[in-house]
Amino acid sequence: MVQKQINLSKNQKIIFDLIDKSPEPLKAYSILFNVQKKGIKAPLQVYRALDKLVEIGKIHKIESRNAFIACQNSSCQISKTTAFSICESCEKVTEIKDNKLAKYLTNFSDNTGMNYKKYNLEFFGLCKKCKRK
Amino acid sequence: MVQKQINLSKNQKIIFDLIDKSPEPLKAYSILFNVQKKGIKAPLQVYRALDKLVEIGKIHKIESRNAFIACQNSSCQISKTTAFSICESCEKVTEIKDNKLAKYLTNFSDNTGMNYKKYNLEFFGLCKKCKRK
DNA sequence: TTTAATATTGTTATATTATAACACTATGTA
DNA sequence: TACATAGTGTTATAATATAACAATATTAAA
Repeated sequence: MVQKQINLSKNQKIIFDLIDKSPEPLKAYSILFNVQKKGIKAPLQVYRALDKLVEIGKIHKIESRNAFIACQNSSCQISKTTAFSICESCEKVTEIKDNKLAKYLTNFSDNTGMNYKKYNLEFFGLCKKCKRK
Repeated sequence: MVQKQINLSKNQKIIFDLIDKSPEPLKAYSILFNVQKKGIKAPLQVYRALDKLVEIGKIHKIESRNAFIACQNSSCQISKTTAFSICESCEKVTEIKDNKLAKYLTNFSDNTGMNYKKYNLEFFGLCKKCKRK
């Protein structure tokens, strides 16, 4: 499979690196705070980079949390089908990579016979650690 | 199955009725605008009613749109498992009621063996009308 | 390699979405 | 009644996100 090589711009790289290193999803203004020393001063600079990174599949937005996480699947591919596990106690978020699930959802057709190339699934529960408590 | 009868409060009823009559998801501030003539003047009054209505399952939040839609499934039950079809062109949103899908997702267990009683799934595509154009 | 198109940046201002904190009132239940 | 719980009204403010404009950098085509 041929993959288009994507060169990140300066701001995109700074912001991607930060998100990629983070063990937890990051919010836009927390990103802004963290990159100010690198010269990124305004929210729009952050949001523009985030938009692009989402578009090319390097990061995903966790919609229920308004936060961003690096793609755990195959970081260079555009991914329009996403699934996450979210712990409602510690807020840990993990991307779910499950071919069967992906296949099921990609092949799903609703009662109008329509199917979908794009979806976002967010599972909620307690992670192992939090369950023990 | 015994269902707890839930009496909506004044504000909750006003806001639920508005959402229930709407053919499309409504945003909080659009709701606020629409109920000001009924005496609801502040965002917080709207958000509190929305929170409660979501909690008791009368409405759902479409996370990717920050908008609210009346439950189409069984309007009195608490529903923690939701699936929607969203048209990326006209923004029409439909709740998906599909027992097989619900069963599949409720029974889904990830690679850590964890499963989930709660999820939100948003499918994206073009509705029939928009596909024709 | 110049040109033209496209993408990215920087900046200020502002729009949109959501919650904190406090005082008070209504409702349901023991 | 009286007590707990839920809901209301209000002001202020926090958090999330985009509009609009001018300038610069990068890419791809002529």
